[in-house]
Formats: sequence, C-alpha cells, structure tokens
Amino acid sequence: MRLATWNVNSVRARTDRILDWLQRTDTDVLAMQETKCKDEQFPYERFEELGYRVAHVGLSQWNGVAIASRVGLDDVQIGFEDQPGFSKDPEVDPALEARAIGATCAGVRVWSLYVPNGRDLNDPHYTYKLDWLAKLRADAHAWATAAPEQPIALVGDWNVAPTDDDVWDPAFFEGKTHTSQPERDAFHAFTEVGYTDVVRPHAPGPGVYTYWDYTQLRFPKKQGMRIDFVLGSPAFAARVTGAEIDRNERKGKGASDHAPVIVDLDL
DNA sequence: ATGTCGTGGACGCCACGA
Repeated sequence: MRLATWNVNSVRARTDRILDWLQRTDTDVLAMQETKCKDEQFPYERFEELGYRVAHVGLSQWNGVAIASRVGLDDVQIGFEDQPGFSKDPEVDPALEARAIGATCAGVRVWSLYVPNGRDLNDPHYTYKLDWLAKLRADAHAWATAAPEQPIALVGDWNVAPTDDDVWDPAFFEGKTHTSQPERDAFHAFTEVGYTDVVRPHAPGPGVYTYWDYTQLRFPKKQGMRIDFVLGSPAFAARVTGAEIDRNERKGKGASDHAPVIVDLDL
C-alpha cells in the first residue's frame, strides 16, 4: 500500500494537480491538510470518479483536513478525544478547529493532522500549539497501548523542524516558531511513546525539506524546512518498505508550498 | 518590505493567515 501526506494549501485551487499526482504516483491513501474549504465546498465527486472515497472536515476558509482512500475508509473520527480548541478572546469559549481527522484504511489507522502554526513565541497561538501537541501525544499513546497490533500513522504538517538539519539556516529561526526547544520537545515526546519518523531513514539529510516559503525565492535557493512527517506506531513502522519526499511536485506554477511525503507499506 | 500565495468580503482592493 502507498500512503502519502500533503499540505495542499487549498484543495479547490489544486484539484487537477492533486488528482494528476494521485494517479501518476499510484497512491492508495492521501492525507491532506489545509484544504481551506467547508465540507460542502470539497470537490468530493472529482475524487470519487477516480475511485477514492473522502473524509473531510472543514469549518471555514482556514485549516481543513481530509483523507482520500481507495482501499477503504472506516471509523471516521473528527478530531481526537482531548483536542483543545482555540479562542483569542478569553471571554469566548475555545472552539475546535478543523485540524485532525482519523480513518481506518486497509487496516491502518490514519490520522491527517494540521498542527497549529504557533505564529510567534509570545502569541497565544504558540501556547495552543504546545498544548495541542501534548494532548495529541497523550491520546496517541492511549491508542497504541490499547491495540499494539494496530498499525497507526500520525501524518501531516507538524509545523515543527525537529533538528537544526531540518532548516536551511538555524540562525534565521532564532526567536521564531518551529525550531524552539519546547516545540522540539513536544515533537520528540511522540518517540518516547513509540512513534517514529519512518521517512527519515529513506530520506537522510541535511538539506532535505518538505516545505519552501513562496516568498524570497526559497525553493530555487533550496531554503526549506522539514516539517511534514509520517510518525508510525511500532506495528506501522515494521511494515514500511520505503519512503520519499516528492520535491518535484513543489516545482512550477500552481504548486503548493509543501511537497508530498510518500510511504510504501507491505500489508 | 511577506518581495508570494489563497481565501472571503463587498470587491475591482483590503484583511487575514501562512
């Protein structure tokens, strides 16, 4: 089975490109992030014409996550059990955002995740990001403990660069989000409960990235960040036969600012 | 100087988020 994750940065602006890519790469399951649309705006029919079923959650033009699968799509879950919400106004109750959707595809539990960006080290969004990751880790630990034989994949845009090798210039990110120690600690905490980055052994760095900012000619200058990950439970990791980052998909007009990340499994 | 994108609102540009 071929599983991929891709922050598509609007599913409507890139439907043709996404579908072309799915067919060309023979991908069975695609987790998407930043679909940037409400459920009723999602181009379900276009995916269904090609044999994919889609589970999506989108509440506004922000965020939005989906899983498209041609190998089954069962037990769809919107959000994880303890997923925190966000509110910039302390008087207003925090609201859940469209940042997590889970489904079982050919026996694999797949979670498509869009971790909060954090925005700035002293922004409420940064605290929200750390809390979001901590709650996800607690729930993901519980899932793996309850069913160790169940392959689980936590995939998506984590908005964290775990090591200095994962950014083009560590000094550039000092005082910014994505490379701060609390964020890196929150990311590494997943490995402490058994989830591992299954792509890195097949795509060693440094200088291997999944995201390049649209501005400043970051892509041609090879100034990117590695922030999109597939973290697999032990049962998932044991089935991985290969992985790659499709850097070519970042090229050309109409590309997302993220590249797809692909994992091949022996199921 | 976010210099690029994509979204929605009430436009024909602005605000917002990344």
